Amino acid sequence: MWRACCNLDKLETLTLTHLSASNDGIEVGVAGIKDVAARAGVSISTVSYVVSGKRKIKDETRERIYQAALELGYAPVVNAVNESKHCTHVLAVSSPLRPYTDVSNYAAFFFALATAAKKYGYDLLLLMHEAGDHEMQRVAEDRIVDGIFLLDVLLSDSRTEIAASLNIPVVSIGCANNTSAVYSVDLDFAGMGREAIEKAYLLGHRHIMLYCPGRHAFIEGSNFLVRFTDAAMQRAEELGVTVTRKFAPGKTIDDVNLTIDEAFGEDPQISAIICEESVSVGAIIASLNRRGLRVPEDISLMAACVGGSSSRLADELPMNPNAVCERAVEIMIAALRGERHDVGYVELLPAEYHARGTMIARKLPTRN
Amino acid sequence: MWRACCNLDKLETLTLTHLSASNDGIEVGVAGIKDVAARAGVSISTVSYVVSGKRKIKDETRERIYQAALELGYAPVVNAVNESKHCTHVLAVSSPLRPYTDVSNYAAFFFALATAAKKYGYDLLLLMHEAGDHEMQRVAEDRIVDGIFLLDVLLSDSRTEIAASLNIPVVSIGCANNTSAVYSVDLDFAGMGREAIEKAYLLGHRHIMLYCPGRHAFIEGSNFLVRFTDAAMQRAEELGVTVTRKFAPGKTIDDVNLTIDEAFGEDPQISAIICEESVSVGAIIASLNRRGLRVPEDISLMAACVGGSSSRLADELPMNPNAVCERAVEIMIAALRGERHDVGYVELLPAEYHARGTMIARKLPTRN
DNA sequence: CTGAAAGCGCTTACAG
DNA sequence: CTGAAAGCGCTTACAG
Repeated sequence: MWRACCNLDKLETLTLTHLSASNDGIEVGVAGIKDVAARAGVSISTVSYVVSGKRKIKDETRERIYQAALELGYAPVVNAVNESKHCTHVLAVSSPLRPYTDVSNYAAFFFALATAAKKYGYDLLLLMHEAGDHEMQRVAEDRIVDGIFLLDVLLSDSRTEIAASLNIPVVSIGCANNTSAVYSVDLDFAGMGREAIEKAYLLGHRHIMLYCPGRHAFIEGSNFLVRFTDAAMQRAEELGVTVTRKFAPGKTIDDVNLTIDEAFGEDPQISAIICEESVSVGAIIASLNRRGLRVPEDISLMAACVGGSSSRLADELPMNPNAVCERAVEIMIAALRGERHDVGYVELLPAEYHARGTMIARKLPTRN
Repeated sequence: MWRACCNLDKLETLTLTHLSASNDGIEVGVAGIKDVAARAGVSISTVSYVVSGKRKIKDETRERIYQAALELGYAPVVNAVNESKHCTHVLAVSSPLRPYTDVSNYAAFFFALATAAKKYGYDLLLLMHEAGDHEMQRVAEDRIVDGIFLLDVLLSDSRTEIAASLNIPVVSIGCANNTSAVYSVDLDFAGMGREAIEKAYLLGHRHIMLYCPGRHAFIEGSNFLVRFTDAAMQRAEELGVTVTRKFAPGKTIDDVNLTIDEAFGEDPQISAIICEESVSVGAIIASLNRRGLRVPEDISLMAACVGGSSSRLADELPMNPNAVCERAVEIMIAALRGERHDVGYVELLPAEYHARGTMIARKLPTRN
């Protein structure tokens, strides 16, 4: 099948007007240096020098010869053109495997990227590195891919440093502290954190639990959780809201019960829970039921930073991989086409709130 | 960087013993047809015919000429050898996007495949096709990949038919009805279905609910759910166990409540639930609690066919993507190396039961 | 089954 | 800045 990267359609349809007249009959369809020379009105030696570049030929003559060569489909010139335009039509996705990585979250990004890239005729190469940046350098040096996307970007991420030394564009899905050598696209997680708190505040909630997944994600600086949480905490302080932040030790029903119990032990007045995760939402509801608390009548519940697999059990501030990935691909394509050279550009997309009826106005205390 | 697929190390280190004696001095390092002819002790025309293949040359002579050509590093022959051995070191993963596809389940397979493939120096190319088999043909014809893995294989899957016409090996992760043109690796889902029922039976359960995800998965014939369910139903019948099978209309808490209510409406004696899914397990526990039923004291619970993201809330019969993908990669590599030619081979891996204390002996009725 | 030799495409010092 | 012509690598009917 004809690949779009080699746009020599013009040559394909042209007919050969000058044919080489070898003495063993009429040769059809293969243009030689003789044909090019005749069409350009020069000697074969001049054509030879143009093709090899071993002697400087006057601009005008050279152009005429190239013109004739391309029109006749003279192989050496056509091949040279193809070589220079050669692209793999493959884009890499750098997906680190960290100890705490929830791979199920990656899937939505893979599919969103793949779907968007396909519109432009690009395939996706999966690049996993437990270790580091060696893989990025390898695929760039070996010209296996035309560009690289970064997933699960840390605040301090060595991949954004490495990008500077690569000869292909890198688009970071997520914001590192150093954005100078990459294009960055991300959701506005800080805005999301503020929005979550404000939403609860406007519904009358003044005691909120922040349910966070395992602590390691924060320690290693997985960028979006840190941004969301920091902004949420700060906004809560500004509004005078009491926040109880808890890191769940795990995802079993016991882990969830323990975490919920601890939070209510510290602040019995909690009336809303913001969970920075999706899978534990069902268990949180079960855990609250066990304490005799219903959602949303007694406790309002919201899931933020929800990745690919939405539980659909609560109001959500989802990651929206589709929007982010579409923009990432658009930026990548523009960079590959040479339409933009503003490396260091950062784009933050606004979050969308998905209501499912689990965030309601705080019930006023009936007694006491 | 030097890629392992081109093993011409031998040629690199050889020195040129015969050099072309052109009259403009001594040419070093470039072997011509003349040199090969001299070394092989034949005329240049014979060498020419061997290289072009336009005339049949006696086996012995031909071998001698090839030998000489390789020793001298004669470009046309060396290049031909390279071409024939050329491999991309990339393997495709065909991941269909069906309406009911839970992409989060794919992730574990992607990572397991990528990790296993990397051990052999292979990268993974993501291939999504809403439509069909065009993508497989494209990457095979364009020689973008060396082999293809199939994910989410249906009982009647056109991709297993297409495989017959491709010039690269195809390893199916999941069993289609037609396995003749591919290598197949899968968990033994039928065995898993029987095991699930037997486990419950041996614990005294005689009324079991089978909680199935959306009906469309079954209608379209997603292979593992059908195999699991059919085998489970049959084993239940053999053992005289009453099974209430329910298809959940969705994954919200309301969907789960509705499904559970329907099942208990049909058979109030249900004492164990086997859920063919992971994400709804938390909601099922919550739903049972709402009915005043506790897990496992009142109702035993097991999750089977659990994909990448285990909820860890119940006993599980997981998919074990790692084991399946490792075998798939091993088979692929062996096929690529020409070490096996038994296309049509099917390998079923036994399931492993993960106990978490939610399957216990049936409580004897206290009254009535 | 193979070689001697004519011929072609292309390169390149030489000439202007 | 370019051409005529010698020469090289390779191919291929022709001959045996």
